[in-house]
Amino acid sequence: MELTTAEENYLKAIYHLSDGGKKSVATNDIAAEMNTKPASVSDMLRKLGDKEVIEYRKYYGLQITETGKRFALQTIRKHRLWEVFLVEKLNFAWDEVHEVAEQLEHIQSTLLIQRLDSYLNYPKFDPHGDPIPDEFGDVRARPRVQLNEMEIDQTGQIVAVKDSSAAFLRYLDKVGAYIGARIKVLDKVEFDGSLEILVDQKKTLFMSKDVAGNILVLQS
Amino acid sequence: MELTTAEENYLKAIYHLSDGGKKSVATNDIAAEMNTKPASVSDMLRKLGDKEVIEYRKYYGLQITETGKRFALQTIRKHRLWEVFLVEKLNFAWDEVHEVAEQLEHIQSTLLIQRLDSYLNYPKFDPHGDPIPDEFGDVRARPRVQLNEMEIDQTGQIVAVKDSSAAFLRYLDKVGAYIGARIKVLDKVEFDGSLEILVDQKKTLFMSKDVAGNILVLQS
DNA sequence: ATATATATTTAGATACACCTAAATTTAAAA
DNA sequence: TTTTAAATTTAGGTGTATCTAAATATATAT
Ligand SMILES: [Mn+2]
Ligand SMILES: [Mn+2]
Ligand SMILES: [Mn+2]
Ligand SMILES: [Mn+2]
Repeated sequence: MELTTAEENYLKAIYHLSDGGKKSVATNDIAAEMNTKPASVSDMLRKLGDKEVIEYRKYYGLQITETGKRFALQTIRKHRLWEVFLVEKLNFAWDEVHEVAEQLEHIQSTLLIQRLDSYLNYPKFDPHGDPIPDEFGDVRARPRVQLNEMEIDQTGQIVAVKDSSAAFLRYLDKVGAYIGARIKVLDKVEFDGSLEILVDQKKTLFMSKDVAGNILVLQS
Repeated sequence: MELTTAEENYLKAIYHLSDGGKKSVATNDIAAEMNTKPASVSDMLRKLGDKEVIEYRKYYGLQITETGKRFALQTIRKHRLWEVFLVEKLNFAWDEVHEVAEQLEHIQSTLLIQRLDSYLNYPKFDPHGDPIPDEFGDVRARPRVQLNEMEIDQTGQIVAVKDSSAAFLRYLDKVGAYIGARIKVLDKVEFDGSLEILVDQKKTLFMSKDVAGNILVLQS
């Protein structure tokens, strides 16, 4: 069975909103995520239901099916592999890749993806630290915590960002936070939850709770 | 102004059929080239006329405009750059690239094409020997003749193929003809126009007039 | 438990890209 | 110069993906 570009995009959004199929998803949330109207989402849900990639009960959200998960993971795999390609080979900055990958992920050719994967040396994570599913849809997830939830004196390594918007990524570039950086929580302000962080044992950095909430850390 | 994927494909076909804008093009020929019906072509011609990428007079063919040429050459540039990428970097065979490039050529990102061009070291020709227009749409055309039109004892170098179908390219692979090969016409059969060719001073090769007509040679 | 608010779906349109069948126009032949 | 044939366009229709406005169902509050 073949999915259209629009169907692939919806399914990917549903996969993310449902936390990998764990939660049920609401029409309005999909509309918000996809920048469309709820009426358009209803239409699409019926179609996705007919194709059995979701289980759809009118008025009561939906669940992504196993088939649906496979399709979603396939698209996510392609998206992230292309992001690696753009950064590693074409010198894109990590805040410039998303839009283009959003298009490239829909190119249909299994050979292309196999070759791309091999050419990139089978990367396990994309430029934002997100894991790349293998060709069978298996994802090796790392245990990661939001930086704002860490306690004073705890240490770890930045492994991913939750928000991949250009604005956020450029902010991180500016202050010198990057994937792979070793960090330590020096202080936490009770009042607003903002933090003081030591980066790579040399640089201190202040950030709001909001920013810290979008930085994911592998604790050590 | 933006063109849709379908519009880009039509415009590219029109550019090729019109020999780069020199000849006027017929509806039926476009339909044949695009594997659609003449009625669908008429629809599209009206749209392309409205967008002023062609000059369309009902019942009397059409001419591609200067704007149209620029768009067509841009798509052709992208197609050929991607073909180079697939062959040079992802080890595709030259008969495997067309379908994928047909999709990749529609990805919209000027940065992507600039970077790809630079990454590939500004190639001047694609894997089939066709010239790659530069970012301004300028094409450096080489003077080339069809192999079947060469005379006995004339020499040259294979620089391109006219037919890029997988069947033809695999046939060339099998007999050992390739872009860059130095050739000499050893004999021509009056009766059917078939030829005997010396390849790289060591291998002789018999081919029909039909095959030779699809091989383009830079004479020396 | 009834009324109100919110979420969701349906109805009815539009734009795109295609199709078949019928009408029309131009080109070719008698 | 009619007639016939071929090329082309128009009419009417389908499927996809969107929209706004209206209807309906579920959830929340009084
Ligand atoms: Mn996408
Ligand atoms: Mn990413
Ligand atoms: Mn194409
Ligand atoms: Mn080519």
